[in-house]
This record gives sequence, C-alpha cells and structure tokens, in this order.
Amino acid sequence: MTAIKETSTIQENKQYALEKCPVTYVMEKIGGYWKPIIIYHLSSGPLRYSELKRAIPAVTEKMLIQHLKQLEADNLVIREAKPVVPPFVTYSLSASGNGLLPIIEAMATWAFKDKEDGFNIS
Amino acid sequence: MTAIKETSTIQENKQYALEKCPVTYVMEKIGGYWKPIIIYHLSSGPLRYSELKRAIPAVTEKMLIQHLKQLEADNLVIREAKPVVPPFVTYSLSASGNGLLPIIEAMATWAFKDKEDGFNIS
DNA sequence: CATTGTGCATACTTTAGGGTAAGTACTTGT
DNA sequence: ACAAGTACTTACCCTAAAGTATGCACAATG
Repeated sequence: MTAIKETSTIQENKQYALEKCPVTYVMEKIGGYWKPIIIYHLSSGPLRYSELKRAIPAVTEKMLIQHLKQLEADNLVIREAKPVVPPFVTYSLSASGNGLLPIIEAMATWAFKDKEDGFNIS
Repeated sequence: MTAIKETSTIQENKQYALEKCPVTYVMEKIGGYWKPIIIYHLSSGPLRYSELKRAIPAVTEKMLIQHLKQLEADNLVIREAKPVVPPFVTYSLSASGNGLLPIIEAMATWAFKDKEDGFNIS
C-alpha cells in the first residue's frame, strides 16, 4: 500500500477528521472508488477473486486486490483460501461489513431522491 | 501519432461508479475532508462564515470556502448574504442537506460500534 | 494612520490515490 | 512446447484534491 508520509498536514487533518467525524471514519473504510461496488457485489453472497473481477470489468487487478486487502484489514470482508492449485480464494462480507448495508441503502435512497428533485440546473 | 490523452480513465471510472453506485454519488457530494464536519456544524442551525471558521480551526479558508461553494452548488447548503459592510453571510442546511443527517447518524452508529468491536491491531 | 475583522479570490506546491504494464508460480489442457 | 487460468505482486506514472501563501475591498476602532 502507498507509503504515507508522516509529516504531512493532510495526514494530520485526516487524524483530526477521523476523531471528530464518524463520516470520515466510514469514508476511510469504504471510500475507495471500488470498495462500495465490491461490497455491493459481495452482499448477495461470497465470490471468488476471479468472479469479482469478471463482475466488475472496469476495475484493474491491482485496484481490486488492493481494495480487497484493505477491506480485509478493516475486517469488512473475510478471505478464505484453499491450499490447492490452482488457487481457490473466496471473499465474503464479515458481520461488520454486513452492518454497512443499511447505510448503503440509506445512501441509495437519498441519492435517488436527490437526483429526482435536483432538476435544478443552477 | 502524438497520443495525447484527452480522457483520463479516472474520470471514466468515476462516471461508471457514479451511475452504478449511489455511495459514490453521495461521496461526490459530501466526500471532501471537511464537508461532513461543516454539515455537522450546520445541523444545529445557521452559522456565519466566520463562525464556521472558528468552529473548525484546522480548516484553511480556501478549503472552507471551496467546500461551502460546492455544497451550495449541490443544493446542500443555502448561502444568504446581507449587502452590508462588513459583509454578513450565513450558511444553513437545505432540505436536501437535512436529508443527509439520518445517513450521517447511521454512519456514526456504525463507526461507534466498529471502533468498540474492532480493537483490531491495524 | 495602522490594525482588525469581514468574506472571499487566486497562483503555486504537495501528496495520496488511482492507473498502466509487466512479471510470478503452479497446473491442466492441446 | 505453449497457451490459459488461478491469485496475486511490483515498479513506475499521472492527476485531482488538499494545502501554502498572499492579496482585495471596505468600515470601524484605537
């Protein structure tokens, strides 16, 4: 993962925001471009790595694996690997990851309504 | 064959994600470092620009005004200026902006629980 | 007459994160 | 022999968003 420079105000401010703001906390966990999409795809059941890859064609392998690793590190998804060859790895949502689904749904509801109402081109 | 890149994949992918994913849509609106914090501070009532500035000392004026402008453009906050000098400008949440509060609350609940459960190394 | 306080604007720099391209190890199929 | 499929890894590049620094117009205050 990208090495973080410990002497940047960006990081300091992120710390501030993380403590002050639960939204930022959540963002840290699901804020990557593909994370919510991955979570969405896993919400209907476990998937293999290659299944995810095919389900989200636009994502590159690097991004997919990177986000999966982060999600795993944050205990949102669970990785299970069978020691066979060719490899057999499945990803599924953890309890914590499942807990995000209502939030995502609430967002979807808001987004839908906002898109409707917002015919106001200012 | 001067292959000048006129379209970035980042933008293409953002488009993809925006259409496919309500979370990304919401992120686009409240995804800035300071936006949720601004919204939080406005949730208890309208504030003047300078009051916001003092309420969130860590934010720079550029970021504050930039995010306020974006929030205004997205119809999440309402700017009201009195044509007096010194200027008197207040910001308040719009109906749409208020609609975000339940989401933020849901996030707060999740974040709180996640922090508790997850005394995970990281 | 210089400072303070309002609410911004704008040029320049940094950095975190996303993207590209290529390689790895191992086996099965042709 | 070689391609294809599995699940990654690594080195490097590019950009959008965040940050730094400064300036503006105006009035009241010391």
